Amino acid sequence: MEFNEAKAQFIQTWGKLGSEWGINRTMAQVHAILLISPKAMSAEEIMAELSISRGNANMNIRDLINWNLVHKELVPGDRKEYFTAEKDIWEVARRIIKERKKREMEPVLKVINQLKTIEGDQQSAEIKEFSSMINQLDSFVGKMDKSVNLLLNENENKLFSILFKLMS
Amino acid sequence: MEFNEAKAQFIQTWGKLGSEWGINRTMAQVHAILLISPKAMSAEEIMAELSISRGNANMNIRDLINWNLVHKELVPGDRKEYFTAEKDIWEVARRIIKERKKREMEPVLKVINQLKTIEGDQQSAEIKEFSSMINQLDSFVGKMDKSVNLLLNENENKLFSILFKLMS
DNA sequence: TTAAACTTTCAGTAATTATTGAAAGTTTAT
DNA sequence: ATAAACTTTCAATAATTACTGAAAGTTTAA
Repeated sequence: MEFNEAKAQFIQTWGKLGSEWGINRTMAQVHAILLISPKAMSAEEIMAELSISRGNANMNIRDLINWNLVHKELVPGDRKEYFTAEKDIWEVARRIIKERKKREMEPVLKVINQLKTIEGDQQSAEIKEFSSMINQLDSFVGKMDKSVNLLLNENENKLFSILFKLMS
Repeated sequence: MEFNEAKAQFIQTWGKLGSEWGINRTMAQVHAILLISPKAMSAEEIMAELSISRGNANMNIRDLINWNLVHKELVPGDRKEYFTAEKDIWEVARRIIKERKKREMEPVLKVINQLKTIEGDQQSAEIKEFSSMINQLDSFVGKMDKSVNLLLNENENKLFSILFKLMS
């Protein structure tokens, strides 16, 4: 396969995967471009590469920076801003997991905790079923939370060596 | 908190979480209702509970069945179809992971494999960076794939006992 | 068969989400 | 201070995604 075709397919695939996981397709595509770029890129270059407007480029780059996946790079003697992506894919995964945990898991944990005590006839079938599900979720999400913390604190090899033990 | 308020908040939260992860909000809400219902529900009951149309209810219930999270239940002497959700939350998680792996991880693996060999000057900075990223991804996704297979084949306790070892 | 009871489909519409582009804002060099 | 070079914002618009409801399809009982 020719390089330009491969590049286009990579950007396409990364964008599709992002949108399937609730991430703006363009943001994922900007990320893809930066992941495979050997040098820092300016907003202009990103706009040209994806045929998107300045505003769109600016917002998605800002979002990527907020996700801690991309950072600004200053070139001495040049007023433009340049952008580079974290290239270590394990580190990329950790940062995405960390961010989603903070944005989505923690609010859910909070709600579940509020729902653990409800008023009313504790013998009614509805309340019994509801409480049972909330308790299951509380336990499950708590365990997940701990597991994710481990993932975030350990390195790749340690984790996979443990998972390898699980196989045997 | 009163039961009806708690129930509304649970449905709301589950729906929001779903939409943040690329799942139709209504589908997640239908799932939430069934998760906490002590009995199988008819399409009518679901429609009423969420104030949605018959068509919408039908499509989202069908999707939940395709995700293997909900199944039909027949009541003798009644022509209506009733629906129940899998109630074991660990099993729910396994089915969601299994489905997303099939729908999203496997296609990505296929593309990555195609992109491993590209034509052109292998010494150019662009091609070197691209190949390096593809190789990293290939290795990473391969490991994830194996790990997920383990998760799907082991039970909850085994998994968490292993993760617990990781903590020490 | 027939028709009542139910489920599914899908064209039209509504709601949501993403994008544009020009104006406003900021920074830097002189 | 000024203006050139750049970045950010956001109202208007476009694109995408979800929903409705009525018509078509299916199943069952008599």
